[in-house]
Amino acid sequence: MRNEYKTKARGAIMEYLKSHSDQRFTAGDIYKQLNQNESGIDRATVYRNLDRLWEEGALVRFREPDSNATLYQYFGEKDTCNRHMHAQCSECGKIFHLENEFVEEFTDHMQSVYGIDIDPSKTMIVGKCGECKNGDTEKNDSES
Amino acid sequence: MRNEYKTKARGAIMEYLKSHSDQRFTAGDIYKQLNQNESGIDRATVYRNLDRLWEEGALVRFREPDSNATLYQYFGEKDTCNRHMHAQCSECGKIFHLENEFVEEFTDHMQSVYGIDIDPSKTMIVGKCGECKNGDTEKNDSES
DNA sequence: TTGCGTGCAAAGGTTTTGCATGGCA
DNA sequence: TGCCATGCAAAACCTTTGCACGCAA
Repeated sequence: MRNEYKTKARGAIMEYLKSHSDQRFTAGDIYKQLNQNESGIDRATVYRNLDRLWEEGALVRFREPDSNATLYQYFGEKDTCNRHMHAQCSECGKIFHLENEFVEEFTDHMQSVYGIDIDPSKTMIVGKCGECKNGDTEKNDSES
Repeated sequence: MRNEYKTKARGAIMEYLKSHSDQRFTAGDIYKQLNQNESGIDRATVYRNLDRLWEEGALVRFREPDSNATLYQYFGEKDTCNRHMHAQCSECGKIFHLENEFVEEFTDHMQSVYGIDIDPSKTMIVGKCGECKNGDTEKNDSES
Protein backbone atom coordinates (compact mmCIF):
# COMPACT_ATOMS: atom_id res chain seq x y z
CA MET A 1 0.00 0.00 0.00
CA ARG A 2 1.12 3.49 -0.73
CA ASN A 3 1.19 6.33 1.65
CA GLU A 4 -0.92 9.20 0.54
CA TYR A 5 0.13 12.70 1.26
CA LYS A 6 -2.31 15.46 1.91
CA THR A 7 -1.29 18.05 -0.61
CA LYS A 8 -2.49 21.42 -1.66
CA ALA A 9 -3.52 20.35 -5.15
CA ARG A 10 -5.38 17.32 -3.96
CA GLY A 11 -7.22 19.38 -1.39
CA ALA A 12 -8.13 22.13 -3.80
CA ILE A 13 -9.52 19.72 -6.36
CA MET A 14 -11.58 17.83 -3.85
CA GLU A 15 -12.84 21.00 -2.27
CA TYR A 16 -13.98 22.35 -5.58
CA LEU A 17 -15.70 19.16 -6.60
CA LYS A 18 -17.32 18.77 -3.22
CA SER A 19 -18.78 22.22 -3.30
CA HIS A 20 -20.21 21.54 -6.73
CA SER A 21 -21.32 18.01 -6.23
CA ASP A 22 -24.28 18.44 -8.50
CA GLN A 23 -22.14 19.10 -11.53
CA ARG A 24 -19.66 17.20 -13.60
CA PHE A 25 -16.43 18.62 -14.92
CA THR A 26 -13.72 17.81 -17.35
CA ALA A 27 -10.12 17.92 -16.24
CA GLY A 28 -9.79 21.07 -18.30
CA ASP A 29 -12.70 22.70 -16.51
CA ILE A 30 -11.14 22.03 -13.17
CA TYR A 31 -7.76 23.23 -14.27
CA LYS A 32 -9.19 26.52 -15.45
CA GLN A 33 -11.31 26.92 -12.37
CA LEU A 34 -8.43 26.36 -9.98
CA ASN A 35 -6.18 28.74 -11.81
CA GLN A 36 -8.78 31.45 -11.66
CA ASN A 37 -8.43 31.13 -7.93
CA GLU A 38 -4.73 31.85 -8.13
CA SER A 39 -3.58 28.39 -7.23
CA GLY A 40 -0.74 27.51 -9.52
CA ILE A 41 -1.77 23.95 -10.10
CA ASP A 42 -0.53 22.25 -13.19
CA ARG A 43 -2.68 20.54 -15.74
CA ALA A 44 -0.84 17.27 -15.29
CA THR A 45 -1.41 17.43 -11.58
CA VAL A 46 -5.11 17.80 -12.14
CA TYR A 47 -5.15 14.73 -14.33
CA ARG A 48 -3.08 12.71 -11.91
CA ASN A 49 -5.24 13.62 -8.98
CA LEU A 50 -8.50 13.01 -10.73
CA ASP A 51 -7.27 9.61 -11.73
CA ARG A 52 -6.17 8.88 -8.22
CA LEU A 53 -9.36 10.07 -6.64
CA TRP A 54 -11.38 8.04 -9.07
CA GLU A 55 -9.40 4.90 -8.30
CA GLU A 56 -9.99 5.49 -4.64
CA GLY A 57 -13.69 5.75 -5.29
CA ALA A 58 -14.07 9.35 -4.25
CA LEU A 59 -15.22 10.45 -7.68
CA VAL A 60 -17.36 9.17 -10.48
CA ARG A 61 -15.70 9.13 -13.84
CA PHE A 62 -17.72 8.92 -16.91
CA ARG A 63 -17.69 9.78 -20.58
CA GLU A 64 -20.53 11.21 -22.51
CA PRO A 65 -20.95 10.12 -26.07
CA ASP A 66 -21.44 13.74 -26.97
CA SER A 67 -18.46 15.35 -25.40
CA ASN A 68 -14.95 14.44 -26.17
CA ALA A 69 -13.54 14.47 -22.70
CA THR A 70 -13.83 12.53 -19.49
CA LEU A 71 -16.12 13.94 -16.85
CA TYR A 72 -15.59 13.80 -13.14
CA GLN A 73 -17.96 14.38 -10.30
CA TYR A 74 -17.83 14.12 -6.56
CA PHE A 75 -20.24 11.85 -4.94
CA GLY A 76 -20.25 11.61 -1.25
CA GLU A 77 -19.52 8.46 0.62
CA LYS A 78 -17.04 6.37 -1.17
CA ASP A 79 -17.08 3.02 0.49
CA THR A 80 -20.03 1.41 -1.14
CA CYS A 81 -20.01 3.09 -4.51
CA ASN A 82 -18.17 0.30 -6.20
CA ARG A 83 -20.91 -2.07 -5.29
CA HIS A 84 -23.97 -0.39 -6.64
CA MET A 85 -24.92 1.18 -9.91
CA HIS A 86 -25.55 4.82 -10.51
CA ALA A 87 -27.95 6.80 -12.56
CA GLN A 88 -27.41 10.27 -13.85
CA CYS A 89 -29.72 12.92 -15.14
CA SER A 90 -28.78 13.82 -18.65
CA GLU A 91 -29.78 17.41 -18.10
CA CYS A 92 -28.69 18.56 -14.67
CA GLY A 93 -26.05 15.92 -14.08
CA LYS A 94 -27.41 14.84 -10.74
CA ILE A 95 -26.28 11.41 -9.67
CA PHE A 96 -28.42 8.82 -7.98
CA HIS A 97 -26.99 5.96 -5.98
CA LEU A 98 -29.02 2.91 -6.79
CA GLU A 99 -29.10 1.04 -3.54
CA ASN A 100 -32.44 -0.56 -3.65
CA GLU A 101 -33.90 -4.00 -3.64
CA PHE A 102 -35.33 -3.77 -7.11
CA VAL A 103 -31.92 -2.86 -8.42
CA GLU A 104 -30.47 -5.99 -6.95
CA GLU A 105 -33.27 -7.96 -8.49
CA PHE A 106 -32.44 -6.42 -11.82
CA THR A 107 -28.81 -7.34 -11.38
CA ASP A 108 -29.76 -10.89 -10.50
CA HIS A 109 -31.99 -11.15 -13.50
CA MET A 110 -29.31 -9.86 -15.80
CA GLN A 111 -27.15 -12.61 -14.44
CA SER A 112 -29.63 -15.43 -14.79
CA VAL A 113 -31.35 -14.39 -17.99
CA TYR A 114 -28.51 -12.93 -20.02
CA GLY A 115 -25.56 -14.32 -18.11
CA ILE A 116 -24.21 -10.84 -17.62
CA ASP A 117 -22.32 -9.89 -14.53
CA ILE A 118 -22.87 -6.15 -14.29
CA ASP A 119 -19.89 -3.99 -13.53
CA PRO A 120 -21.30 -1.08 -11.54
CA SER A 121 -18.18 1.00 -11.97
CA LYS A 122 -18.56 0.98 -15.72
CA THR A 123 -22.30 1.32 -15.93
CA MET A 124 -24.26 4.52 -15.86
CA ILE A 125 -28.00 4.62 -16.25
CA VAL A 126 -28.84 7.81 -18.05
CA GLY A 127 -32.17 9.54 -18.07
CA LYS A 128 -34.09 12.60 -17.09
CA CYS A 129 -34.76 13.19 -13.44
CA GLY A 130 -38.06 14.29 -11.97
CA GLU A 131 -37.09 17.88 -11.41
CA CYS A 132 -35.86 18.32 -14.93
CA LYS A 133 -38.98 16.75 -16.31
CA ASN A 134 -41.37 19.01 -14.46
CA GLY A 135 -40.13 22.35 -13.38
CA ASP A 136 -37.66 22.60 -16.15
CA THR A 137 -37.34 26.10 -17.50
CA GLU A 138 -36.85 24.83 -20.99
CA LYS A 139 -38.74 22.55 -23.28
CA ASN A 140 -42.09 23.44 -21.86
CA ASP A 141 -44.07 22.95 -24.99
CA SER A 142 -41.59 22.69 -27.77
CA GLU A 143 -42.16 20.72 -30.93
CA SER A 144 -45.79 20.10 -30.17
CA MET B 1 -33.10 17.20 -46.14
CA ARG B 2 -29.79 16.53 -47.69
CA ASN B 3 -29.21 14.14 -50.47
CA GLU B 4 -26.87 11.38 -49.56
CA TYR B 5 -24.58 9.93 -52.10
CA LYS B 6 -23.64 6.33 -52.13
CA THR B 7 -19.91 6.48 -52.05
CA LYS B 8 -17.12 3.98 -51.93
CA ALA B 9 -15.92 5.00 -48.49
CA ARG B 10 -19.34 4.92 -46.96
CA GLY B 11 -20.00 1.50 -48.40
CA ALA B 12 -16.69 0.07 -47.32
CA ILE B 13 -17.13 1.26 -43.75
CA MET B 14 -20.63 -0.09 -43.43
CA GLU B 15 -19.68 -3.37 -45.03
CA TYR B 16 -16.83 -3.85 -42.65
CA LEU B 17 -18.89 -3.02 -39.60
CA LYS B 18 -21.77 -5.17 -40.73
CA SER B 19 -19.59 -8.20 -41.22
CA HIS B 20 -18.17 -7.72 -37.74
CA SER B 21 -21.32 -6.77 -35.94
CA ASP B 22 -20.21 -8.46 -32.75
CA GLN B 23 -17.26 -6.15 -32.30
CA ARG B 24 -16.69 -2.50 -31.65
CA PHE B 25 -14.03 -0.43 -33.31
CA THR B 26 -12.39 2.90 -32.95
CA ALA B 27 -12.14 5.18 -35.93
CA GLY B 28 -8.46 4.33 -35.99
CA ASP B 29 -9.17 0.61 -36.12
CA ILE B 30 -11.43 1.05 -39.08
CA TYR B 31 -9.01 3.29 -40.84
CA LYS B 32 -6.23 0.74 -40.51
CA GLN B 33 -8.48 -2.12 -41.50
CA LEU B 34 -9.71 -0.43 -44.63
CA ASN B 35 -6.25 0.53 -45.72
CA GLN B 36 -5.04 -3.02 -45.37
CA ASN B 37 -7.60 -3.82 -47.99
CA GLU B 38 -6.02 -1.37 -50.38
CA SER B 39 -8.82 1.13 -50.29
CA GLY B 40 -7.23 4.53 -50.07
CA ILE B 41 -9.67 5.96 -47.59
CA ASP B 42 -8.57 8.90 -45.54
CA ARG B 43 -8.72 9.12 -41.80
CA ALA B 44 -10.89 12.21 -41.92
CA THR B 45 -13.32 10.44 -44.20
CA VAL B 46 -13.64 7.63 -41.73
CA TYR B 47 -14.45 10.08 -38.97
CA ARG B 48 -16.93 11.96 -41.08
CA ASN B 49 -18.73 8.83 -42.14
CA LEU B 50 -18.86 7.28 -38.71
CA ASP B 51 -20.36 10.45 -37.40
CA ARG B 52 -22.89 10.50 -40.18
CA LEU B 53 -23.83 6.88 -39.79
CA TRP B 54 -24.26 7.31 -36.09
CA GLU B 55 -26.53 10.29 -36.55
CA GLU B 56 -28.62 8.26 -38.93
CA GLY B 57 -28.95 5.54 -36.34
CA ALA B 58 -27.10 2.86 -38.24
CA LEU B 59 -24.37 2.56 -35.64
CA VAL B 60 -24.00 2.59 -31.90
CA ARG B 61 -21.47 5.01 -30.62
CA PHE B 62 -20.13 4.69 -27.21
CA ARG B 63 -17.14 5.53 -25.07
CA GLU B 64 -15.46 3.35 -22.58
CA PRO B 65 -14.06 4.99 -19.52
CA ASP B 66 -10.90 2.99 -19.96
CA SER B 67 -10.05 3.65 -23.53
CA ASN B 68 -9.42 7.03 -24.88
CA ALA B 69 -11.33 6.75 -28.08
CA THR B 70 -14.87 6.51 -29.29
CA LEU B 71 -16.10 3.09 -30.26
CA TYR B 72 -18.51 2.29 -33.05
CA GLN B 73 -20.47 -0.80 -33.74
CA TYR B 74 -23.08 -1.88 -36.18
CA PHE B 75 -26.24 -3.13 -34.73
CA GLY B 76 -28.78 -4.49 -37.02
CA GLU B 77 -32.32 -3.34 -37.06
CA LYS B 78 -32.60 0.17 -35.91
CA ASP B 79 -36.29 0.64 -35.48
CA THR B 80 -36.84 -0.70 -32.01
CA CYS B 81 -33.45 -0.08 -30.54
CA ASN B 82 -34.38 3.31 -29.28
CA ARG B 83 -37.01 1.80 -27.10
CA HIS B 84 -35.05 -0.70 -25.10
CA MET B 85 -31.79 -0.62 -23.22
CA HIS B 86 -28.67 -2.46 -24.19
CA ALA B 87 -25.98 -4.26 -22.32
CA GLN B 88 -22.49 -4.83 -23.52
CA CYS B 89 -19.78 -7.20 -22.48
CA SER B 90 -16.75 -5.29 -21.38
CA GLU B 91 -14.46 -7.95 -22.78
CA CYS B 92 -15.78 -9.22 -26.07
CA GLY B 93 -18.01 -6.28 -26.87
CA LYS B 94 -21.08 -8.33 -27.54
CA ILE B 95 -24.28 -6.35 -27.32
CA PHE B 96 -27.47 -7.62 -25.75
CA HIS B 97 -30.82 -6.13 -26.53
CA LEU B 98 -32.73 -5.98 -23.30
CA GLU B 99 -36.27 -6.72 -24.27
CA ASN B 100 -37.57 -8.49 -21.28
CA GLU B 101 -40.24 -8.08 -18.72
CA PHE B 102 -37.90 -7.64 -15.83
CA VAL B 103 -36.18 -4.85 -17.68
CA GLU B 104 -39.45 -3.03 -18.03
CA GLU B 105 -40.08 -3.54 -14.36
CA PHE B 106 -36.71 -2.04 -13.64
CA THR B 107 -37.51 0.92 -15.83
CA ASP B 108 -40.81 1.39 -14.07
CA HIS B 109 -39.19 1.23 -10.69
CA MET B 110 -36.58 3.76 -11.68
CA GLN B 111 -39.44 5.98 -12.61
CA SER B 112 -41.48 5.55 -9.47
CA VAL B 113 -38.71 5.29 -6.93
CA TYR B 114 -36.14 7.75 -8.24
CA GLY B 115 -38.26 9.70 -10.67
CA ILE B 116 -35.89 8.92 -13.47
CA ASP B 117 -37.05 8.47 -16.99
CA ILE B 118 -34.40 6.26 -18.52
CA ASP B 119 -33.07 7.20 -21.91
CA PRO B 120 -32.22 3.90 -23.57
CA SER B 121 -30.18 5.53 -26.29
CA LYS B 122 -27.77 6.98 -23.78
CA THR B 123 -27.62 4.10 -21.37
CA MET B 124 -25.36 1.12 -21.65
CA ILE B 125 -25.24 -1.59 -19.04
CA VAL B 126 -21.69 -2.85 -18.89
CA GLY B 127 -20.54 -6.16 -17.53
CA LYS B 128 -18.98 -9.47 -18.34
CA CYS B 129 -20.97 -11.94 -20.37
CA GLY B 130 -21.27 -15.63 -19.63
CA GLU B 131 -18.85 -16.77 -22.28
CA CYS B 132 -16.16 -14.40 -21.18
CA LYS B 133 -16.63 -15.43 -17.59
CA ASN B 134 -16.22 -19.12 -18.21
CA GLY B 135 -14.33 -20.12 -21.28
CA ASP B 136 -12.17 -17.10 -21.20
CA THR B 137 -8.60 -17.86 -22.07
CA GLU B 138 -7.30 -15.31 -19.65
CA LYS B 139 -7.80 -14.64 -15.99
CA ASN B 140 -8.39 -18.26 -15.11
CA ASP B 141 -7.15 -18.14 -11.59
CA SER B 142 -5.40 -14.87 -11.16
CA GLU B 143 -5.17 -12.99 -7.93
CA SER B 144 -6.64 -15.78 -5.89
C1' DT C 1 15.45 12.15 5.92
C1' DT C 2 12.47 9.53 2.84
C1' DG C 3 9.87 9.17 -0.95
C1' DC C 4 5.54 10.84 -2.81
C1' DG C 5 3.49 14.72 -5.37
C1' DT C 6 4.23 18.64 -8.23
C1' DG C 7 5.68 21.62 -11.99
C1' DC C 8 7.55 21.92 -16.36
C1' DA C 9 8.00 20.64 -20.91
C1' DA C 10 7.39 17.60 -24.44
C1' DA C 11 5.14 14.02 -26.84
C1' DG C 12 1.35 10.79 -28.15
C1' DG C 13 -3.12 9.84 -29.63
C1' DT C 14 -7.74 11.21 -31.13
C1' DT C 15 -10.62 14.15 -33.60
C1' DT C 16 -11.69 18.35 -36.31
C1' DT C 17 -11.30 21.70 -40.04
C1' DG C 18 -10.34 24.37 -44.59
C1' DC C 19 -9.76 24.02 -49.14
C1' DA C 20 -9.30 22.27 -53.67
C1' DT C 21 -10.39 18.20 -56.20
C1' DG C 22 -13.00 14.15 -57.51
C1' DG C 23 -17.21 11.52 -57.98
C1' DC C 24 -22.31 10.55 -57.69
C1' DA C 25 -26.83 11.65 -59.49
C1' DT D 1 -23.86 20.12 -64.56
C1' DG D 2 -24.55 20.75 -59.53
C1' DC D 3 -23.63 19.43 -55.30
C1' DC D 4 -21.78 16.27 -51.95
C1' DA D 5 -17.92 13.55 -50.34
C1' DT D 6 -13.08 12.84 -50.37
C1' DG D 7 -8.11 13.59 -49.86
C1' DC D 8 -4.56 16.19 -48.04
C1' DA D 9 -2.46 18.77 -44.63
C1' DA D 10 -2.54 21.21 -40.65
C1' DA D 11 -4.25 22.23 -36.30
C1' DA D 12 -6.88 21.68 -32.04
C1' DC D 13 -7.74 19.10 -28.25
C1' DC D 14 -7.29 15.74 -24.52
C1' DT D 15 -4.21 13.06 -21.99
C1' DT D 16 0.17 10.91 -20.67
C1' DT D 17 5.05 10.75 -19.47
C1' DG D 18 10.03 11.73 -17.81
C1' DC D 19 12.67 14.17 -14.89
C1' DA D 20 14.27 17.16 -11.31
C1' DC D 21 12.69 19.64 -7.40
C1' DG D 22 9.69 20.64 -3.39
C1' DC D 23 7.07 19.28 0.31
C1' DA D 24 4.47 16.20 3.69
C1' DA D 25 5.24 12.80 7.11
